[in-house]
Amino acid sequence: MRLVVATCSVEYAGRLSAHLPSAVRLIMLKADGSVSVHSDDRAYKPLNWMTPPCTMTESDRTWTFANSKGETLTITLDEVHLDATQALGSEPGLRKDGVEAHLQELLAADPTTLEDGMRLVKREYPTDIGPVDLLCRDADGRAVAVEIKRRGEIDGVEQLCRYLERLDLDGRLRPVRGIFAAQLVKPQARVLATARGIRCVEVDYDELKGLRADELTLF
Amino acid sequence: MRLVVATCSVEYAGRLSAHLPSAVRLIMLKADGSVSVHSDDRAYKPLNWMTPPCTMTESDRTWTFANSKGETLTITLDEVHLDATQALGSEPGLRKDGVEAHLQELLAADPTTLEDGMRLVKREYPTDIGPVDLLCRDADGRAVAVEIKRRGEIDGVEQLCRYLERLDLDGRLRPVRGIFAAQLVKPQARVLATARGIRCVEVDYDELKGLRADELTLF
DNA sequence: ACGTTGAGATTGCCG
DNA sequence: CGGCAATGTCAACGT
Repeated sequence: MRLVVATCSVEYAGRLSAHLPSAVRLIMLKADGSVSVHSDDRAYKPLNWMTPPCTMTESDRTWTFANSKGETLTITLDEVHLDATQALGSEPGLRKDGVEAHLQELLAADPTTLEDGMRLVKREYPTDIGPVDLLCRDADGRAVAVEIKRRGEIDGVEQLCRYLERLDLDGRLRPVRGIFAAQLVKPQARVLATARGIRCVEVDYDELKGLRADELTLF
Repeated sequence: MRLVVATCSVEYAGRLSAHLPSAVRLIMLKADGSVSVHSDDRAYKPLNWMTPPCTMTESDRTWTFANSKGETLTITLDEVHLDATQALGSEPGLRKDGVEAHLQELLAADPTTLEDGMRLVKREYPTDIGPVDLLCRDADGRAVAVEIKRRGEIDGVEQLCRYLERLDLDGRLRPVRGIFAAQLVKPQARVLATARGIRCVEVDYDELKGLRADELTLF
């Protein structure tokens, strides 16, 4: 990565045209071939940029970046205040533990959020077509399979149905009903679920986090 | 702006949780109070960031950024390779000549989109109160002034009226009529324009681009 | 390759 | 202040 702080003006001509009058800015040249121009505001957003692949041509005090679509970014350097090149090496990768996993954790910790009297039997309860998010017993002791999604769409309902079909083969569980839990249940998914006798529960993630936090503070 | 290149690991806990194992990265601290962590790829996008307002607490080798929503970004510095602070001063501002300029270009290239038989006389035709976007001649050879906006609102109609007033003073052009072209003409603007004998034309930007592309492929 | 969809989206506008 | 739409949206995923 090369970091250049310079007094510069910038032109972008592409899907739109943009002009930046001369001022001191950071020019970030990454190993991936991209360039971005940052001011001291706008948080993480650059004023202008060019994504790879683009070719850089350097002539006198002007850097021009062009891509195959004919878009160009032209930086005219008036004065360079810093020019540092640093080898960063490869990025080991960003691990995102998304909302779905966290939702499962929270609902497993307190299944009564789904329904009064609900008790957890097991998280990731295995079937021969994959694990069910939660297996519970309701207030009457009947088995309930819970599928958890961040966004509840048709696919998720189908998935839950397949699990229910498998679980129903187990005499110790039968009859098993289903609950489809999501932060947001799409109308189409709700229709399908209801038609198949599956209850939909919309869970408020922030509220759930709040509840857990409250409970934790009690102890 | 402060630029730190360091071997570091990063944790983000907020709307989602994310973890970055130790590696060499750029940490950009802006004067606006924001922080962003960049790898040598992903073009202009940071791996993690925190937008202002957020408070930074520094303890030993750990920087923690927190905002009022309880989101936190934690950076643990293992080794610092570069630490440069640069005063950038204020950003004079980005000028975007977006869709409006492009619309003008496209309509100038083919004024028949506005009206059958229309021919371009000049783009940015000067008057003593500013340039008219397009000056044309219609099928009957009469002068037509065109004002182009992305969103057609009352101001734009007023602007066009002022131009018409000036142009009508020119014996070689008189009488000049007006066309108000926009991607979207607001009802109030349409009422005013119609009342003043100005025709409104809504132009489909994508269609226009498509047409031009089609025409270009013919040659 | 192309279309669809989500994003820690952000940003500006309108009601 | 809250909802809606545009963004040089970008990026991931499925067909």
